[in-house]
Formats: sequence, structure tokens, C-alpha cells
Amino acid sequence: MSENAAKEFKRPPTAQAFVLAELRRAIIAGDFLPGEPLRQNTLAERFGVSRVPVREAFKVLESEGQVVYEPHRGHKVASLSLTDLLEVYRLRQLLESEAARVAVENRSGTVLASMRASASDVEVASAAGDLLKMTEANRRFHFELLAAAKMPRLERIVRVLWDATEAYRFVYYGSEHNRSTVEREHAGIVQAYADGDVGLLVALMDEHREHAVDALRTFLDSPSRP
Amino acid sequence: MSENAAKEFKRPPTAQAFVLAELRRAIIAGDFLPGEPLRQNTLAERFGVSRVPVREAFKVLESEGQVVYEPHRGHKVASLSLTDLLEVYRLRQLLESEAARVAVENRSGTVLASMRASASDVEVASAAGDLLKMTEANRRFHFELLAAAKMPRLERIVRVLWDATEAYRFVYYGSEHNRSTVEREHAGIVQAYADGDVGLLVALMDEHREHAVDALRTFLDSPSRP
DNA sequence: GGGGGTGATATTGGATACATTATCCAAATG
DNA sequence: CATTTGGATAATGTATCCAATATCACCCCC
Repeated sequence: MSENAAKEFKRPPTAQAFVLAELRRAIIAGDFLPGEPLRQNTLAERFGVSRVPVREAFKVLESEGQVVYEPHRGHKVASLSLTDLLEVYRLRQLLESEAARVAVENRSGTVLASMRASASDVEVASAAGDLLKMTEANRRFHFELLAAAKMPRLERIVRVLWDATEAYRFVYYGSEHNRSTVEREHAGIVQAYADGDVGLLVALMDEHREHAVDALRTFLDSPSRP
Repeated sequence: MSENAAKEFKRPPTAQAFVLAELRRAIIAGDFLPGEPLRQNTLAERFGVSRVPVREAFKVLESEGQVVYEPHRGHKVASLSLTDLLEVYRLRQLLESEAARVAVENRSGTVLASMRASASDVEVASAAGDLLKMTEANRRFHFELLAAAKMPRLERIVRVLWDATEAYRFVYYGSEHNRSTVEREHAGIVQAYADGDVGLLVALMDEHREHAVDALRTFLDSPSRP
């Protein structure tokens, strides 16, 4: 086996890793409702594994706040109040601004190209009306910049915060007006990064976030919301 | 059973909760060296449980970055480089400053009294040369202010960041000069909070943190460090 | 209608057993 | 001598089983 072939071999995931990835995807996709119980047996059957890797995946999700645990009663999908939302976005503001500042200091053409590519992916998905792909591309877009800061703990914290609200992304993207706002804002963000204008970059990111908050604020404040 | 008695009844922890608490305490106390493997069998025997709750505790600690996991090879205690330390402290600066600002906006006599009490506990422990108690009281001191911000996610994030470096607290507290610096700085912090002077509070907290960083920077940069 | 009790069932917590992977060491091979 | 192979052992991943706890349905009594 040549060195290249060894590098290409992809080790199969452990069952716990598989279950964790699937649960994470399902929660973010809104497949489970906030407050919905997650039954070990049911999920174990669905995934074709025993309860053990399901329980282990739960411990991770619980640590991230995606899932709420009560001894002897099990786990439920965490729900998000307006207060939670505001806290999450404020924390993201602080942390993403820091990442942006550091990323601009170490500006790179590779990051810029990646941001442009994923911004373009967002536009393609938006034009196709594919909200799932748009959500994924949007995430890639933002995490290009976060990763560029080379602060792994910061990136992980933001990912967890991001996950906490991601199930609600569809609310925001449901409106064509919002989608085109997103595209315009991404373009501005890319340009500010390209220009190395950290003040503008941070301001544009803040504004971008604020628009999402405004949409979700209304939604979470609505009495008909589950 | 009366209502009061019901409130006083303390449910025994699950084995996983017990193991998690013990592992957390041991890691923070420096009972395990950075990079040291954590053997499921050994720990299960030590705690008198099966491997299952040990593994579940590991998943939590792994999520928090306290423990590093590699499939099929197990878990080890995370180690901390100078780069890690600087990132942790920078993140704490951002987040603790925010907590301080919010806490001052909602200033309360209860919080002030609690801060004073734990600052006093720090001094008592310092005078007695009890570094473990000093560490605990110091933690209480700082988390009084963090809790006062009533931002649970922020508090949790800071706790995780705090835990990442807490095993090194003894390095800083080993010097009597550093200990008396801590006491003076705590007094300043309490006074700034009492005066509602958020600018001064943040500046004093930054300085307080910077002193710890300086001590640990030297330690982590030292080639004789394990 | 409300409260309490009982039994059946659902679910969780965790112990034990089995399967798989990694590591180590000795023997064999080039 | 260096490298490879094979076997034993250590350790991990997870399935299965057992015990404990929670929930639900039903019944009786006030």
C-alpha cells in the first residue's frame, strides 16, 4: 500500500460517532421538536445499534446544551426561549468579532477564496430554493472566517452556540426577502475581509446577525409557537 | 413526609454523575498529569463501578476539552500549551468583561456580600497556607460575579475555560508574593463593583488575569515542564 | 371531582459478556 | 542486523441482561 493509498483510507466511524453525527444533524434540521423526549430504545433501533452508543452520544449533546438530561427520566431536545436566543447572539457577537479581528490580522487568499466559494454556494442554493443546502453553505461561509482565526476553543464554542439556534435558520430563510438580504450581506463581508477593513467587517457581521435576531425574536415571541 | 422534609431529601447521584464529579475534581487538582492515559478498567475499579459510567463521564469531559479521545485508543488528560493558555485567557477576558458589565448594570447587595465573603475566604486560606481552599474560594469569588450576570451559557463557557487552566492555579499560588497580589486585587475588584464603576472593574479584572498569565507563561514556556 | 393505592408497562442506569482493535514481544525471514 | 510475522495480552466498543425508577391505567373511597 503506497503512502497515498494509506492517506485515502477512511476509517469507519465508531457507532457512537455515527449516532452523535446523526442526532446532531437531526436536531439542527429540526427533525425533533424542542422539548421532545429522545428515547434510547427507539433511537437505538432506528440506528441499528444498542443503547450504549446512543447514551454516549447523548452525553456529548447534553454537554453542549443541545439536549437536556434528567436522571432516571431521560433526555429531551433543549428548547430555546427569547432570553436564550439573545444570550446566544450576544455571545456570538463577542466571539465572532474577536475571530474576525484575528483573521484579518492574518489575512489570507485561501480564506478569501473559500469565503467567496461558499458565499456563491449560498446564492446557488438560494436560487434553487434549497433551504437545507443554503443553511449548510451559510455555515461553511461563516466558519471559514472563524477557522481563519486559528483559535480552536473559540471556534468550538461558537459552533456550539451556532448549533443552539440553527434549527431556527429555516424560519429566517423562509422569506425570499431575508435570503437576498443574506446574500448582499455576505458580499459585503467578503469585501471587507478582502480589504482588510476590520472595523467594517465587524460592523457588517453585527448587522448580519442582528437581522437574524430580529426575525427570530418575532418568531420566539409569538404565542402560537410550540 | 412533609414538604420541608421532601425538599431536604438529597437523591443519591447516579454512578455517572459521581464518576464525573470525581474525575473533574481529580483533573483540576492535578492528580493526573497532562497527557496521562485514563484507563477505563482502572478507574472503574477505583470507583467501584462498571466501565459504563466511566465512559459516560469521559464523553462529558471530552466535550469540555478536559480530556482528549482517540477511537480505540482511549482517553488522556488534555495538555495545555502556551498557545492554548493565551487563547483561554483571551476568551475569558472577552466573556468575563461582558459578565462584569451586565452584573454592574444589575448591581445587588447580595452579590456584593457574597463577593466579600469569598474574598475573605481566600485571605483566610492564604494565611493558613491552604492552597486547595484558596483555589476553591477564589473560584467562588469570581463565579459570584459571573452568576450575577444571569447569562447561563456564558457562565458555563467560562467554567469550562476556567477548568482548562485550573490545574495550574497551584503554580501561581505557590508564591506568597502572588498570593498577596491576588488578595489586593480582589479587594479592588470588590470596591469597583460596589462603586458600580464598570470601567475600573473590567480594567482590574484584566490586570488580575494578566498577572496569572504572566506566571503561567513562564511556567509553560519552561523546557523542564512535563 | 379529587386523592390514594396497586399492578403492569415503559424507560433508564449500569453490570456483565462478547467482539474488535491496539500493543507488545518473541520467533522467523531476508 | 533489520524487518516482518504471529501470538498473547491489554484495552476499547458495544450488545445483552438485570435491577431500579418512572409512568400510566385502573380501581376504590371520600
